[in-house]
Amino acid sequence: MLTISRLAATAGVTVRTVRHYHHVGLLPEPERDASGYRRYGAQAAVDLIRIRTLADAGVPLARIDALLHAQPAEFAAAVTDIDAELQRKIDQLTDYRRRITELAGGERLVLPPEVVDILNRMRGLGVSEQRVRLERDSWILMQALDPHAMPQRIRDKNAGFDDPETTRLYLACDQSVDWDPHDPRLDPLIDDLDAWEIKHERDSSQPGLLKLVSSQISEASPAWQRILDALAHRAKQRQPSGHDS
Amino acid sequence: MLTISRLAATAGVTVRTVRHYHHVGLLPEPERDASGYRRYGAQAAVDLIRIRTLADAGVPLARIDALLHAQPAEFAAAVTDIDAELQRKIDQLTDYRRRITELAGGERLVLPPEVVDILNRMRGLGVSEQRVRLERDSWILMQALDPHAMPQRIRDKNAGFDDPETTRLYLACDQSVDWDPHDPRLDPLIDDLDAWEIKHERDSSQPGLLKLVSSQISEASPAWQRILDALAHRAKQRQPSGHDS
DNA sequence: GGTTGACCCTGACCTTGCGTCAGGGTTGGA
DNA sequence: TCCAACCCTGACGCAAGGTCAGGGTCAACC
Repeated sequence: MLTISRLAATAGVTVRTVRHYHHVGLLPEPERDASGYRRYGAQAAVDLIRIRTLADAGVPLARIDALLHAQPAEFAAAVTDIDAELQRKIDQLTDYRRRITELAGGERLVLPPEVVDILNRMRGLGVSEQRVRLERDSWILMQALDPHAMPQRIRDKNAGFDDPETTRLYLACDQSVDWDPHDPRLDPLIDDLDAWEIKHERDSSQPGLLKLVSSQISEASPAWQRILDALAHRAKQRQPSGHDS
Repeated sequence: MLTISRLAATAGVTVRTVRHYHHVGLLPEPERDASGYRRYGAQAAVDLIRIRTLADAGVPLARIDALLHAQPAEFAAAVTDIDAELQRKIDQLTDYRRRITELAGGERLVLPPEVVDILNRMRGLGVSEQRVRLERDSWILMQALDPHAMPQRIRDKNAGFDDPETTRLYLACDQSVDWDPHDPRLDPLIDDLDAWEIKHERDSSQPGLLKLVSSQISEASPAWQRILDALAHRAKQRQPSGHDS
């Protein structure tokens, strides 16, 4: 007859595991010898290895208990289930492997590929990494707050980069990030941006969102703060009848 | 800015999970608004998705914390590690799948294939399933108690089944399992077995183990109990000089 | 016959990664 | 004004064992 540690070794588990199975009623308690030690027969080894085979496959102990007392037909059905579940897990792990290798480049995980393309386009135009990160963050917030509007925004943004004047202004803004708010170079830039806004004023689509993104931007740079303030002031002067909500 | 539930939805986790990550210090606590609600920026979404990417791949949260603050070089090394670990898990799951499908036939999991062959050879000879199970149990106990001796035993057993007389006796014993201990057919069988033992007495290799297996057998059948007693008695009569240990 | 080291026993708390109340406050739309 | 749908903290629960603590046994060796 077997001691508990020999039984455990036979099945490749710890002694504690065997006792745990007794505790939860999965493996019946065997006879004890004169000094209270558990003594196991061969059937216990068979049972234990069957239990481990199922447990290793991820079947919860509670379900194993039921399975071992099931009819062959149900058992076979359950085994088919378990097998399918294993295959699903394998597929998932394979997917995790793919994603893990993408961890180095952060945004690929978070954003749809079209947006990643836009960010790379910006990098290609010479936009600073700091600005690209701000842009990335805006996209993330937009996606979280209004995923529905993403395709339109993607089209708009690409259209902007297809237009040389828009692109020029974009790059000029980018360069101004570290300027002093009183830098004289800001004045012509503000003029150009104001003109651009008048020209494109049709698409002031989501003022709430725009404010959100703006707050991000102004936090990052006093010069940009001044640009935004100046533009807001000029826009207000153009439409003095409006009341603010 | 994002509320906790929007952040959670963006990363595909529950609100509770986000709070848990705050609790363990994995994700920094963000600013609160006037009513004490947490308010998140885009960086939190990036961080959370990076965390989930690692966590989904099975990296413990404690290790993720260290990884996120690691240098790119160590990070890359760790990612390679994790990837290898994932591959290992995939292989293991594949193996579990194979084993699961073998659960129907019990002994294949527990015993080496040579022994399974022997058991099948017995079934082929017409040995009862009850006797096959006893034999199987003996093999399991032998393997647990003295795995070293298995190859020799396997050879011996196969040699036995290569000998027609041994095989005949084996089958005769098998048939006698349900007989009454006083059945007259037992007497010639005992004679034959005694003769066989004299002829093969060289290989009384492991008396301890033999006794163990015998106890299994005699528990199962009074007729076999009588056979064993009779054989022991005759063996003793042949060697009256021996003292019992 | 005493000591040593490897076993065995029970009982109880620790771990991971959250789920799930309980008991309350906030917000926004009808 | 009310309701649903949020948000907050705090605390206990779960699987599947790990890991002491505190003790008894067994076998071998000196």
